[in-house]
Amino acid sequence: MIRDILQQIRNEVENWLLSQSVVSPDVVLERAASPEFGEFSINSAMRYAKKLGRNPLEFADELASFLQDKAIDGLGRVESVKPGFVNFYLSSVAKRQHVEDIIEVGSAFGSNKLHQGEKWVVEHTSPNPNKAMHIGHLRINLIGMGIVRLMKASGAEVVSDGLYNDRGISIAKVMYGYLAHSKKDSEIPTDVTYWSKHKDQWFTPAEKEMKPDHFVSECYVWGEKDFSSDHEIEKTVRKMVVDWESNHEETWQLWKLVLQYAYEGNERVLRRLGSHWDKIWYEHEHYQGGKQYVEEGLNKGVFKRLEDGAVITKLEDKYGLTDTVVLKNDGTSLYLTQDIALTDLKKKTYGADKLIWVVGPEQTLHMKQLFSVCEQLGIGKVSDFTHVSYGNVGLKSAEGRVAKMSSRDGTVILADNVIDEVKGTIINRFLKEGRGENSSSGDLAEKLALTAVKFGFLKMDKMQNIAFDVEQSVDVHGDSGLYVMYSYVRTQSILRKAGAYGAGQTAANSESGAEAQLLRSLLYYESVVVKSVEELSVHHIAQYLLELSSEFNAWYAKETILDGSEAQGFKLALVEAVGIIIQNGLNLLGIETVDEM
RNA sequence: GCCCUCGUAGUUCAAUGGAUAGAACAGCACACUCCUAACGUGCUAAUGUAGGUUCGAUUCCUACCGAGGGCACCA
Repeated sequence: MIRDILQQIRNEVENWLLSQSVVSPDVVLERAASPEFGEFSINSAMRYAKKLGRNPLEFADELASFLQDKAIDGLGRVESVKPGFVNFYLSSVAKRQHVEDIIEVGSAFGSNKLHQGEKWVVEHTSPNPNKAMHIGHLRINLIGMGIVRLMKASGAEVVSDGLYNDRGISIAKVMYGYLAHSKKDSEIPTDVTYWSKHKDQWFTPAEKEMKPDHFVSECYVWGEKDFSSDHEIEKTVRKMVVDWESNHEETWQLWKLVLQYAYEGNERVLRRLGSHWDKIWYEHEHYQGGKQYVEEGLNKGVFKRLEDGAVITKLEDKYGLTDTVVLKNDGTSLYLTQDIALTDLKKKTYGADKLIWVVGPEQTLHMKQLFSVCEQLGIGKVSDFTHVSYGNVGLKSAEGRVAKMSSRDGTVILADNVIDEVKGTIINRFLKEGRGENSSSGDLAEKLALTAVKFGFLKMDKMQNIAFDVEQSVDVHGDSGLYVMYSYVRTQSILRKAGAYGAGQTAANSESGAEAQLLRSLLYYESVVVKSVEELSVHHIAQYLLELSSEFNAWYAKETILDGSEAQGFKLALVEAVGIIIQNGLNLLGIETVDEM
């Protein structure tokens, strides 16, 4: 296996560096910049020559001949070159063997053991139950699920969890908006008690032919508007929160109803995306639990009570963060207070080694504070906790500026709608090609739309702010998931046509040309996955798949694969290997392959 | 004021401190009797500014400019 050959090279280089009295050498074996520099290269000579007072190129020469003499199986040529790189060329036997390895390992190819035996809890998405999921939530969800899949692919046991902030003023606004604006007759009183006895006098989402989460969003917008424009209504809404806290029966009924709509809607979108939570936390179940941790902190002496009754913690000296309040002066808890309770709950429930939060950049400070406080309380170490942040999703306007989405201006783009639009263009294409509209083409269009949308978000670095362009999102050409999928479909189509084949002995053009390029690209998939795991970002995989597809298509254009020649067997094996890697890569992105399109 | 993230072709995005900064879209020029043209080939075009560290900087450091976010009782 390529992996083993590389590991052997690393070991030998390390030994050699040690023998040259380099202290704890760090051997970086990287992909060579271009085929003229071989397949892999090492920069150790340049890194360490100066410290030893050596000439880098001579140092590299010695390293190269040392390795050449080791005659590592599978390693063809080793050469040292200009500034001091040592370049490696694998033997053609090894490269051909790699194709067969890929086929043999199949769907498991690319997975590794980097986090074998570890237990991770990954919290992500956590949509507000007062709003339908928009493209910002979509991005978090895709990033979060990407991390879940990466960790699983590297051997960890992963719990994917989400949190519903299901109490407080925003939910009360939804409740009020519903009561005041979803009644079938405007004469009906806006009153919880009346509602509880005459529920059928209010519209359901189905009666208004709305998706339930969109319905809830609408109620929220109404509630928010009334709340901020009318003091009486503001009081009523605030009272709803108080009533809810004192377990007022009718208020709870209303609360449950609007949340049920919200959850139904959100979960429909998540199902559509193929996303999944193993565990959902509901704020109302643990929000009061935080106070006991505050007591504990006071007893331990890590928290301090101020004169007005608020409790603070000092984070400046030890953590370099701004000090913060952990309990309000009226004795009620803050978001931070609840998060402490939830973090401990997560650690205890799952015995988690590591916890990840995929949460927006605006919460960076809050997250750091939470981690520090948890350490102060002995819940866990700061190093056990990771906040995965990401860039915002803005909208690109016609003038080329990037604007924030705003529900007030009606510029929020919902996740559902984007997928539907892309699906629409795909269906139009089917119709134009005379493929007709039936259930199987609808199903295919759905899968392809998801491919395009998911890939579009996942191909970028997660920290990059996105300027979302509606027109471009619908464009299914170029650097897109559909390009990759099309390449996959080509591989399957060829294999179908070929039927059973034997790989044969001939490797036709493995030293130069398009076939060599393709063969070379196949060598890097495993290390791309490793890099993705290390950086918790699947975008490297997406970028790699674009490159692999491009090389496959270039080869395909030049070469007739089913030419009946001696080389056909190996070419088919190559096609199969490319198909396997595309499929495995897309699966890590959460994209299901199709066999025809 | 302080802290964090970001700044790459006209546009949208790539590039573990490495070799000639890669794609795609748009534009221009090709290519279709052949395994799916949702494809392929070629051309034009970019590292915000000024310093520093380094054999070597888009990447690290400093200052400035620009965009976004945050800074104790909001979530």
